[in-house]
Formats: sequence, C-alpha cells, structure tokens
Amino acid sequence: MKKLFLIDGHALIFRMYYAFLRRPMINSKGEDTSILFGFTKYILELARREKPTHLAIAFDPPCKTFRHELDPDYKANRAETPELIKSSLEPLIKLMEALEIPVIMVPGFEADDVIGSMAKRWEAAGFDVFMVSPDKDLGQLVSDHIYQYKPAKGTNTEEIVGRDALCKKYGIQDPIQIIDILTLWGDASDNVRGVRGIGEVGAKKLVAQYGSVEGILASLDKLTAKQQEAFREAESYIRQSRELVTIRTDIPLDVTEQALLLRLQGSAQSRQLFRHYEFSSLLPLLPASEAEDDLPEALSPQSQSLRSALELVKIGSLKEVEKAARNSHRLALNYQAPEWLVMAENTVYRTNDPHTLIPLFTNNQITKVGYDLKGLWKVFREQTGQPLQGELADLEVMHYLLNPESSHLYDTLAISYLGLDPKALEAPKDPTATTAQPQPEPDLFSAFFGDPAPATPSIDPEQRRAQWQQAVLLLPLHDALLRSYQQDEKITRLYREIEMPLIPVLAGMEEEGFRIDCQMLADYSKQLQTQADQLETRIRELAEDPQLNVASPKQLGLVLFEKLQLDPKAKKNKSGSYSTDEETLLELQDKHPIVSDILRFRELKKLINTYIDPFPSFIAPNTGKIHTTFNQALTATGRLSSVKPNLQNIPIRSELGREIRRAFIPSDDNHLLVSADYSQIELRLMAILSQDPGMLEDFRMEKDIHTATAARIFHISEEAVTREQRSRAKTANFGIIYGISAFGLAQRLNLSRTEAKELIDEYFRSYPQVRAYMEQTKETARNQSFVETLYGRKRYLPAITSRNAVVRGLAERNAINAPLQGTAADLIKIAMIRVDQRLRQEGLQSKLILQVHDELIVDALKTEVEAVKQLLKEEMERVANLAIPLTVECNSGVNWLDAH
DNA sequence: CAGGCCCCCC
DNA sequence: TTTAGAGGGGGCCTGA
Repeated sequence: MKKLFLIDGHALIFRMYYAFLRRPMINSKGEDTSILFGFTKYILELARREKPTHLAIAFDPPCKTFRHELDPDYKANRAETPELIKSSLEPLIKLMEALEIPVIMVPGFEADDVIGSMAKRWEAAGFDVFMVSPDKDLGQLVSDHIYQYKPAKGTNTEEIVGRDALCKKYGIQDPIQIIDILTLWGDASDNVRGVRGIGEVGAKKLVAQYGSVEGILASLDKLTAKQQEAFREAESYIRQSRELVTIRTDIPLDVTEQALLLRLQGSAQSRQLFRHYEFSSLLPLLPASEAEDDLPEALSPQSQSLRSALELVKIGSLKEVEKAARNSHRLALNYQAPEWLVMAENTVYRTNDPHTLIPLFTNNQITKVGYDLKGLWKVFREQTGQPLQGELADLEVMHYLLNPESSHLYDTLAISYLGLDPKALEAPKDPTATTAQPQPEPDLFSAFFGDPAPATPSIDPEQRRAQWQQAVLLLPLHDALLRSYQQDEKITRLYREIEMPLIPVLAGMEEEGFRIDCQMLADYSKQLQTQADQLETRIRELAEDPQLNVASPKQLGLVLFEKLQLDPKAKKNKSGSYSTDEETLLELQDKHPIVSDILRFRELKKLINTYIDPFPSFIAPNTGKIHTTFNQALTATGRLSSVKPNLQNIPIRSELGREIRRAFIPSDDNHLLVSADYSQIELRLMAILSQDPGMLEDFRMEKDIHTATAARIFHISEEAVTREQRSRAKTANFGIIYGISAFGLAQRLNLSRTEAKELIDEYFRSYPQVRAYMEQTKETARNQSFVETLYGRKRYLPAITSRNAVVRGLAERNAINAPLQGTAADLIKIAMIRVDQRLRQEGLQSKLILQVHDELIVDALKTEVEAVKQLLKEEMERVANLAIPLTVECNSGVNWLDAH
C-alpha cells in the first residue's frame, strides 16, 4: 500500500516556535537553531514511526498569502510572522531538500490548500493519504470531503478523527458543517472574521438548526433582534469568510508520484548541515551513509603533529615516570578499577597497587592533571589514607569556567581542542585478519600495554584500551586549556583561588557524609503510607474506578476532566494529556472533594518515594552514613548541585515534609549539627552591585528588608506595613533577583498585569539605581555576549541579541540573575575553603558536611560547638569586603531541623 | 532508558 | 485568544 503523508509545514513551524520559547537552542556559531532542530526531529521521528512510503511538506509562500489579500479586514499585526519563523524558513527548506523530502510551495496558495489539493489527487490515485497537522482545530483540514487525519505528536488532539467522531465532537449531522460553524465563530488562527456576538456554542447551535450559513441567512427573521442585526452586518463578508475557511482542492499541481517518494538516504549534504547546526542527537536518526565524504573535517596540522607525538608515548617504569613528573612538574592520572594509570611527559605507568603511587601523588611540587579529580581524590584516599597534594588541574572544572553551559565531556574536549576523537585512537587493524585473533602488532596500543598475556589477566583488554584513550590526551588537553586560561586572568584566578582548592573540600564533605536515623524514617514512612493508602482508596471510590493509578497524571487527567468534567476548558500539556499539576488542581479544589485528596496523596507520595524510602539504600555500609556527590561543573551560574542523593532539596516548608529533617542527625552522641546561613545574600548583592542608596541603606540599618521595601513602595511607615504588603514586597524582591517581568509578578501575586506593572514601577521609583543597574547589565551582555560575577565567572548569553522578544527576554533575565546567583555561589565557595582550612588549623575535629547554596552544615563535636559557630560566622561574614556587611545566622541542634 | 511531568530546595 | 511569561537545580513515573 502506498502511504502518503502530507504535512502542513507552516503550522508545524509555528508549533516548534512555541515549543522552543522556553529553552531556545543556540549553536556555537550563535545561530538560533530551535525551529530547524524541532522540525527536523519531528520529521525524522515521524518517518521512522509511521513508515510512510511517500511524504511531502507544504509551506505557505513567504509573503502575504492569497487569502489574506482577499480579506480586506485582515489584521496585519495578528498574522505578522515572528522573525524567528521568517528567518528559519529558508534554511529549513534547504535542510528538507538535503534530506530529499519534497517541499511544495505554490505562490498564492496556503499550505492548507496545497495539501488539500494533493490529498484529493493522490487519494483518487489509490494512495492511503494522511494529512498531518499539529493544529488542534480540525476545521482547517476540512474541505469538500473529510480526509484521514493524523494528529501530530505532542499536540492537543489524540485520536485519528473520522467522520463520526467529527460529527460527535461538533454536534452536527454532516462534517462539512464544521466549515459553517467556523465561519460564524470566526477562526482566529486563520484570520477569518466571524459574526459579531456569535461564539463557539452559538455557532454550533445555529448550524445544527439551520444547516449552513446560507440556511441561516435565508431564515434571518427567525433569529433574535440582536442576532438579526449581527447577521445583517455580516452579510457583506460572510460568504467570503466561508470561502476562506474552506480548504481548496483544485489547485493545479505539477508534482509526480516519483517526486513524493520518501528516500531519506542521509546524504552527505544533509549530514554536513546537521554538523553545521550541531544536531548531533539527530545524526543517528539518519540512515547510514554510503558516502565517503562523511568523515569529520580533515585533521588539522596541529592534530597531525599531536598524533605523531602520541606515537612516541611509551611504557616505562615507575622510576621513569617519577623522573619525568619531577622534571615537568606534571602528572596525568586516571583510575579505572582496579587499575591506576599515570603518565608524565611521554611515559606511562600502570599499576593496581595504589601504595606505590603515594610518593608521586603526595608530592606537592607536581600538578595532578585529570578528569573528575574529586573522584580520584576520594578513591586514592580510600585506598591509601592519603590525600592528593599539590595543584589539581581538573580538566572538567577548568573547562566549566570557560563556558559553564557547554559540554565538558572528555571526548568533546578532545575533539574541539585537539581535533582528535579519543575513540578513534586505536592501532590500525590488519584488514586481512578478520577471523584470526588480533595480532599483537607493534602498534601503539600493544606497544603501550606490552605482553598480551599480562600479569593481571582478569583485566579486559577493552577496558585497558578505554583507559588508555581516557588518559593519553589529558596532558595535551591541559596544555590547550592553559592556553585559553592565559588569555583570561580572571578565570585563572577563579580557578586557582576558588574552584581548585574547593576540590579537596568537597571530596572531604562527600567522604564524611551525613548520618541518618533509619528507624525514624521507617516509622515515618509507615505512618505516611497508611494515610496514602486510605487516600488512594477514597480517590478511587470518588473516581468510580478501582483500577485508577492515582500516581499517573495521564489517568488522573482523564478522570478529572472527562469523567468528572471539572473544567471544560482544561489545559493540556505538551504530550496532549490534561495538565494536573498543583496549580491546576488548587483552582479546582472547590469543585470536587477528590481534588484535595489528590493533592494530599501527591504530597505524601512525594515524601515517601523521594525523601524517605530511597534513603536507606544510600547508606554506605562502611560508614553507616549517606554520602552525596556534589557536581562542581554543572550549573549555568556557578552553584553546586548534589545527586545520589540530592541533599540540597530536602523538604522544609511543609509541616509534613520538614519532619524528614529530624532524621538527619550528627555522627554520634558527642556531636551536634551546626547550621549557618547567609541572610538575603542575593538581594544584598543586588544592593551592592547596583549601589542603590536606598537599598544599601535598608540593609545597613539591618532592617527587615521586605518590610523596608514595602514601606517604600507603598509610601507608608514600616510600622504600618501589613502582612499582605510585606508579602507582596517580598515577592517583588524575589522578582528583582530573577529579572522581573510584569507577567510573572502578576501571576505570582494574583494581580492583573496593570497592577503588577504599577508595583514594579513603584519598586523602581523606590530603588532607582536597581533599574539602572539592570539596564546596564543587559547592555553589557549585549556588548560582550556574556555577563560575569564579582570574581569573573562568566555566563554566555548569545540569545541576548535574538530578534525573538521572548527568547531575548529570557536571556535578559539570565543576564540579571546570573551575576547575583553566581557571585553568591563564589562567596560561599570561598567561605567553604576558609572554614575547612580553619577547622584544620585550629585542630578541631568538627567537619563540614553539607552546602545548600547559602547554608553550610557542620557536624560539630559538642565541645567545639561554640568555637565552630564563631568560626563559621566569622569566615562567612568576612569572606569579602563589600559595601554592606553580609550577615550569617547560626544555630545548632540534635538534628537538621533543630539546627536550622 | 529517555522524556515528560511534577515538585522539592535555594 | 491555542504551549511564554522570574532564576538555578533533581527525581519519579510512564511507556516505548
């Protein structure tokens, strides 16, 4: 069977435009590739999933279309194509042509008309035709007959809609009447003028009663006076409107069957375009290319000479490596259980006895070069009890500082800095020896690993090759990164003074771990589980569905919005199911008792499944504690993140949730937890960076900042500030940190946009320098395409010059937020280094165990608690000399909740 | 196992 | 008046 898919390219572009508003994709050349990527991915996945034999994409011509010119009341501003869409069209068409996908554009006709006409023609020729559109309104695909309709994935329509389903949905006899309904109703996306005062419901009713637009016009006297008036007014254009919403099926087309054949060969040209746009995740979707010219760009002279240098790498003795390391002051290291590999200059040594490495690793004259040195640090300490000493050149962290948001994978770095793919670093294979065992030819690999029957036969040769690949480029990569560092003094200082000394501190914190009261967690789990079970039973009863999986948002959506009909205008999410998030449910709470049960059930389940039940499994048998892993090279702003488990998001706000913190306890009865947190650090930094006199004053006087803000923006005394006013001011203050928008603030405060705007204006009148600073920051970002923190940590914002206002707005908010959040991250990192250092210097046994962005937690010996508190406060507060003091609140307790 | 959804933290 | 709409994170569940 010939299966033809016809795609409304124009509608799809719009869909992609919306899909990528949140997270635009900018490639390294600064091009916004969002739409190109989304569209291409969609087409490739569709082709793979549905396996059409033929496929064509229709686009609207890149000009005002025929329909729009016909309609004198067409509102230009409505249909003005966003710049991003306009600028994507040409490269998109090129891309589709490279993929050998037919693109059809007929001057003067919209994509709808083109695919309508094609559908008719190829259906008549015996094809199984599917019209594919992401548009939710089927009316756009209605013509003088109904086609098979394939809803695009990720849209609001789930089913393939046939004649009967259409009639049922619209409450009509003949599906063609949809055209009449849309004509009366007016179709916003098609810019068709409907009849004044007639909405969807009215249109359906009238069409059901009178059959068609003509039918209504013929029976005007039976309508109400108001309706008669509206229809008289509409009479002049309504017939034309009907024509406009009808898809034409008679456009002359010069397309052959052969042209529609879907080949999708993955031509060299398409691969080259994919590489240009950096669609690496899409490359595997292309069929393998038979073309030779598919290889990455030719090796640069630099990578050629590096290759030659790698040929000289040799296996040596430990003595030789030691000598080379002392000579070059540098040692590369890698560990893949159970083998350590070290390399200095061009000599490599490997061993599974870490003790032999102690003199090298603890020599503080030798820089240790590696990838994830924190991990290596911990392994070595576990094996030998010794820390790594000397400078630590962690390539991942070093590259993170150059550009936090790019990939820091070893392979990626090797390719981009050295022009070499480590995976390709293999000895050339003998093409004739396909069946025989690989010969231990004197290639680089076997030269390096020596005898193919080594002393440790348990080690997989594949693993050795992998380890070699992971290690042999460390030193060249370090050189390359140092060259970048040479051009940036601030980054160099940031690395040497903050990130590098932080590595052992973080390693120590991970190593030390956090003790957990398992019994308490188990009891609490049972208690919550009982409640959850009761709720689940009740929810299923209320839903009259004993099989309902309450934890499935998809099933829940169907119950709430189709079975119980709680909201006829229910929002849908990206995947086409109903949105059931907390915000949505809160709005429905009064409509049905099931809603609050669901909310409560969700809260319990979240606590049980995320914060209680998984925790015992994280306990390390040797220490009996939980050891998180901090990621030092992940966030866009310079913060740390914590995984396995994430200890940075343990509940505190809700009553039920915060109880979990009671299970986080000191290491033993002789210890207490001490917690110290910065008060309002980001807002203080806003005051400092903007030098706003009012805000500085408010902080200098040690006022409650939100009350002070409220007093200013509402022009009242601080004593007169109500709770509500303080709360609004607090939200506004947060908004400022995040890079405010009137819409966002309105939503948060449940205000109208105008009211929110007034609030913002009043805020800026109160703190005028804040506004000036924000403008200045955006200007800086536009000029240099990045922003930076007080310590020179950069965040690149290529989208700041986007012509798309939404994308640009996001970048602008990032520009404002990143220096604040990032400087706070810098400061607490410095404080961590100093706190750790002082704890050691003063011979205290208390240990830093956790950081939560503006909070440090110490497992403190009871006798040291007061000293630790004082130390924390001192080091955290005097971490930098700023225009106003930073203040730290410090507490201790027998668990994390008490200490907070 | 990835993507989508949801919700916890600062 | 369709899925935009304050920043930064991570984990669980579903369904392929």
